[in-house]
Amino acid sequence: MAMLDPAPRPMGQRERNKLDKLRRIKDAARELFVEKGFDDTMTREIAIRADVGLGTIFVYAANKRDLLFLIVNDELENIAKEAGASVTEKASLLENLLDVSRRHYEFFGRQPALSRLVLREMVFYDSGAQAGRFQATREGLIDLLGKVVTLAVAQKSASPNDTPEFVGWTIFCIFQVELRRWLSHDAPDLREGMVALQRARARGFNQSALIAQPFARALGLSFSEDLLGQTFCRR
Amino acid sequence: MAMLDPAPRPMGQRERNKLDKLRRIKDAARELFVEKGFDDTMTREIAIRADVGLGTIFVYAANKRDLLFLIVNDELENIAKEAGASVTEKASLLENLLDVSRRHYEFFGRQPALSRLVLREMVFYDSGAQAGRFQATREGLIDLLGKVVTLAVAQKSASPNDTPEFVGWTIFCIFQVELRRWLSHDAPDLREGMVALQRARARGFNQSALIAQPFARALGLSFSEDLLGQTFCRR
DNA sequence: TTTTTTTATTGAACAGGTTCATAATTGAAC
DNA sequence: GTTCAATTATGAACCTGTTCAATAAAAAAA
Repeated sequence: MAMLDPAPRPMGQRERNKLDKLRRIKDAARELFVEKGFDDTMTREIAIRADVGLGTIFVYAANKRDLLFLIVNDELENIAKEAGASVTEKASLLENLLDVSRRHYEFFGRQPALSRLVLREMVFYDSGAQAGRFQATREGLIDLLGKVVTLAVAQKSASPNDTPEFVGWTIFCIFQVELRRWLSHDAPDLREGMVALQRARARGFNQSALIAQPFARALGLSFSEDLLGQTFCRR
Repeated sequence: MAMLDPAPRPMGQRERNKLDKLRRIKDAARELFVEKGFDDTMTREIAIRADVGLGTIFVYAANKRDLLFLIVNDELENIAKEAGASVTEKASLLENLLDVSRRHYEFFGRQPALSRLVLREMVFYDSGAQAGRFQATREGLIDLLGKVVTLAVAQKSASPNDTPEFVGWTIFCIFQVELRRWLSHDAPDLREGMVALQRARARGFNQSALIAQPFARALGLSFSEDLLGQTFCRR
């Protein structure tokens, strides 16, 4: 009789209620985690603010940690999507890497305490629905970094000595180590983080002239090349 | 009147009791953590086996996690000392690195579940007495790896493109990433771990001929050298 | 509509780490 | 020895994440 909405078909009362509850729980948890921190937020508070029973939370999240990742995954997947879309063959390797890194640094820097928790809990985090999503996003980021290298190779601005996949993985490792160092500050400064990250990359790529040179130039480092040793010296 | 023991001076009844209680608590905790795992061990059980009151445990350790590190630090410091003593200028770079790594792999591989916990909890673990000890041991290991590189440079078997300290740090990073990958298996195999670690190192050092060649030979990899790109191919 | 079945929600009860007021022990002063 | 202050030990009580048997709500069947 009446016209149907775009996708009203498989949306019974049940499903609508569930979706709404999930949204309320996630919103309440996010707000409280940010307001008071993870440890100082009680699951009971979350239940009250979300206007659900205490037990309901544990229908949607296996435990409190999973609840954290339920929220973080949403945001990380979003960042990954945006980062993926922003990578372009028109930009240089350096610009693409900076862009992808900056988006993540901005996210993690926004809530340092929560971020530290996420980075700790992700270690050996491989069971549960949220764990799967998280690891998938993580692998997506490694792939993206590999793609960035592939683009650079295509535009002849880089000529790495290993596969783009492995170089992407290496870049990710440096990213991770540097991110942790950066977040160990009380109030991480974005500019300091970006400079240190690029410097670490440059040093890591020290031996690969064609990758290192653009970094060196961008960072104002002097670059001397000889057959077996190439060294950066700060100006 | 009577002869004094070697060092009985500052050892009153108090101190003796405390030391004994601490030993009993550590022994009980170690045994139970190994027997039943960290999560399945109740602090109440530890108290009973150590024959102390429940509250006494929390006089000696700030919390259950700290109790774990109280034990782990003892063992890690021991391993670090032994590893430090075993490093010798008579051995090759490869032998020294293998020796240091193997001691740690053996330790972490003995109790994979506990080790995973330790590796997770150590992330951003920087407050508390046990945290300080742990970080100090960790830095000692990085220094030791730097020293190994320095030795190799002295015997002209390596000629890295950066300071020995930085190369040592890089070796440590690879060690850490590989250790985590290895421990994500249910039953980590020592041989597999060692081979993968050396392979990762070799690949990481791909561009540095004088370091990579000994690795390549030892691993039965073919090594082709040209001006800008050097690639390992598995046999 | 009424009944039945399936699914979702709930909070009282549980569990186990941690606190803290109290008690026991030791060393010092007399 | 007795007294007193300082240190150390203790476990009952507390706190908070998590479970689960009971209940309510929605869908399906009658």
